[in-house]
Amino acid sequence: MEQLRQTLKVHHLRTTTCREDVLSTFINKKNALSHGDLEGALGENYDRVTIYRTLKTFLEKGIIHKVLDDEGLRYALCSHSCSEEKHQHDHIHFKCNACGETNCLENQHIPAVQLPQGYKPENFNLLIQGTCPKCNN
Amino acid sequence: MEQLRQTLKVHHLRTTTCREDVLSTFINKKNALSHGDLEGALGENYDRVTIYRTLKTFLEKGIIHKVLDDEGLRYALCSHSCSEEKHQHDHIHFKCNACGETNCLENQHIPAVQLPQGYKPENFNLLIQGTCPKCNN
DNA sequence: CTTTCATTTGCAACGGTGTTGCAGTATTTA
DNA sequence: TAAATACTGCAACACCGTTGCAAATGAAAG
Ligand SMILES: [Mn+2]
Ligand SMILES: [Mn+2]
Ligand SMILES: [Zn+2]
Ligand SMILES: [Zn+2]
Repeated sequence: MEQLRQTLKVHHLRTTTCREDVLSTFINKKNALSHGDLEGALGENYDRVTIYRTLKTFLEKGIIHKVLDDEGLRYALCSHSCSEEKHQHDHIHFKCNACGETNCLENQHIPAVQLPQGYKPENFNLLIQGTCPKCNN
Repeated sequence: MEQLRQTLKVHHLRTTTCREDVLSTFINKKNALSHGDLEGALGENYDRVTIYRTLKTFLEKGIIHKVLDDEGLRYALCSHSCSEEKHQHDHIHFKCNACGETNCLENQHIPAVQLPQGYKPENFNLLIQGTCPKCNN
């Protein structure tokens, strides 16, 4: 709780209940969340637009990162300290086709790839879909 | 032109001008296209909904595949013969931050990755963002 | 060539997504 | 405690993606 405020302070953001609640939702649920998920969890308390703007701000500040999806964007916490300037990730995202959850596999790095002449890669995003350990018996 | 009809026939789809036009748009422009791109190109001639349904049908039949993006889904031709049953791709997609184009790098395969116990991967989607050869001087 | 039947299309309508402008409210700082 | 600044809620808007249904079209058969 005090931790949350600290995180906001570090990123030069004012402490507001919406930001605290969005941040703690990300921490509690550990999987990637869509705007709709957050609206479902917090929509009684905050306006739709405020949640959007909170996500946008968190993105800019390097508190969360986008997670690609074949049916709508999601977001997840940046575990390592990203900042406004440097927003770098190289871990794999896994989406379970059974339970629908998408998770960061922080320890699984995207392998290096060889690109043809002239391509300057800057950012990598690997989504693997399949069945997660919970759903795979 | 006769080629197009052949493709539709192979997939047991009736020949309609909308399907021909959507298909030839994919063939002419070689990059990945969003629904909006197609509406821009063909919207005078066909209803929005018809274009959506054409994309959906082409997806199901294995004529096109989804290309993930951080700001809206795109679609691209399946170069190898995908079918309704088997829809497999393992090539890399590259999005240029300068010109905005996204392209299939058909010859660049996604490297194998090691996943923790219990994960059963089925589908891989790697998007690399950066600068493409055209924009990189 | 015409008829028939299944498929495809256009239109209307709806709910979700993502953004902006602006007035009012809350937080910070001093 | 007051002033300056940042944040929120509301209204409004432009896309996105889907569905139901009646009309139009294409394929196949007579
Ligand atoms: Mn992640
Ligand atoms: Mn592709
Ligand atoms: Zn699962
Ligand atoms: Zn480019």
